[in-house]
Amino acid sequence: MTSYYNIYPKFLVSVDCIIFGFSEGTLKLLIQKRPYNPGLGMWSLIGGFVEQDESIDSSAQHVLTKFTGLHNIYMRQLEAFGEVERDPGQRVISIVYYALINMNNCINNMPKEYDAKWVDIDKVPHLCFDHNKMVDKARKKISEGLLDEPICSNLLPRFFTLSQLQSLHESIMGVSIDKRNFRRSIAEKKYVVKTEMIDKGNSRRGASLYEFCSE
Amino acid sequence: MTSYYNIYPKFLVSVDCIIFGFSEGTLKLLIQKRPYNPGLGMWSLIGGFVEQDESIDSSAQHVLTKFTGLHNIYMRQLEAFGEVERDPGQRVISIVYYALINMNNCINNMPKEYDAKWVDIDKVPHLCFDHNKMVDKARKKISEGLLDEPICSNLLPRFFTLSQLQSLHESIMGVSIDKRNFRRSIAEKKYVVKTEMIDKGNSRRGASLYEFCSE
DNA sequence: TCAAAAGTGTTAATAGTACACCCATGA
DNA sequence: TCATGGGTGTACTATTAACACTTTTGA
Repeated sequence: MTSYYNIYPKFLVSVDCIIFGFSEGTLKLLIQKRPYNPGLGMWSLIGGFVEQDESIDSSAQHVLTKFTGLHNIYMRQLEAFGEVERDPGQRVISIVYYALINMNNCINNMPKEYDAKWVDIDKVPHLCFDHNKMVDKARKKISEGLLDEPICSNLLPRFFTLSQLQSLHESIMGVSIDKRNFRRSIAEKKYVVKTEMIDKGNSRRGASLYEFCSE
Repeated sequence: MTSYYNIYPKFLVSVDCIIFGFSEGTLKLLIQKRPYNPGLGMWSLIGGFVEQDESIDSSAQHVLTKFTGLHNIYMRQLEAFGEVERDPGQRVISIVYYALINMNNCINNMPKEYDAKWVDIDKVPHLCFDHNKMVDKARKKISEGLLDEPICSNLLPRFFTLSQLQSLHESIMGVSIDKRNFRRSIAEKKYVVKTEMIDKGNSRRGASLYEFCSE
């Protein structure tokens, strides 16, 4: 009874993943040298093709795991890109996901193995096809929900200072934020809680460490 | 050089379209009796399969045109749905679009030809597969941007009263709105402008007609 | 004259923005 | 003792929310 469907064409479906990380005060993006033609050797998002036995969501997870060693990271779908000529080699419909991860938890031989690297978000090189457009849309999207949800909980170490959190917000949004206003707005969020610990690594005086509360 | 891709599987890709309309003070959804197995005869969103020579966006346009006769309607992508078993017949990846249209401009023999009909948004029957979930997500999405953009310009006739516009907003958001606050917020929007015309159809006193300004 | 929808302002609460100084400490 | 990053409060502005009566007119 499924024969009715069979008059329709089938397509390659890829997932492209926009992986954000954070270190040294700036937002980073994980990119790779493209291993296929067309565009062999160009910079691109990390990605892969969807397989028969995996959902598109889990396909995105597999891509992330392959490149970073991380499992069970919360990924969100950005959008499907389906222009006929978007991939000059062959028709490929791409479903784009994004995630924000803690770079320090990644396996560290990753970059060599897959020719991948982290780049500053404001220094992303020209990427193949429509990948730069994807990155722009994803960055815009994460800025929008930044204060409503604990989006950036994965970008920071388990315990972090408010200064770290602020520079992360600034980096994602691309603007600078008043310290007092920022701290007040964070104080209202239930998902960020102060711990008893003090971090002395970054200042003589020491800064209180916070964590994202789990719920 | 495209041979590398060919080790990967290909998929049927459908577009499902969530078409909102508005009449008699309530938001409506266009649904059809499913013409295929599995699920033959069940209610479903209007949809179709993507063809080789069309982008996913234009595929959605074609679906809309087929069912309504309308051309060049602004459609937005909601999300791609790609669970392995979402269609029990065969693996189909569905890309979901939504649009808001003026029901009165539709060709009116449409319902018979394709077994389609309009239903009140609060009385949507059980739809096949994951289609109800799609509708819920779309309704949530349109409520969010309602005051920022002239989203509902297509749902109303060219000239409309503020009462009509208000009940449309109420119907989309599923809440009731204070008349004075609503009218003030609309007065601030540049994209809604008052005309000299008065509509005497709905009240003895008559109500000013407004229109969406084009820009 | 009355029923029915159109139209109209004010006040209170809340959220957001701008802005500058003292604190604690180790070197 | 001083350089460095950590930490704090207040006044102003803009936005949102709550709330009830008068107007017009055809039947």
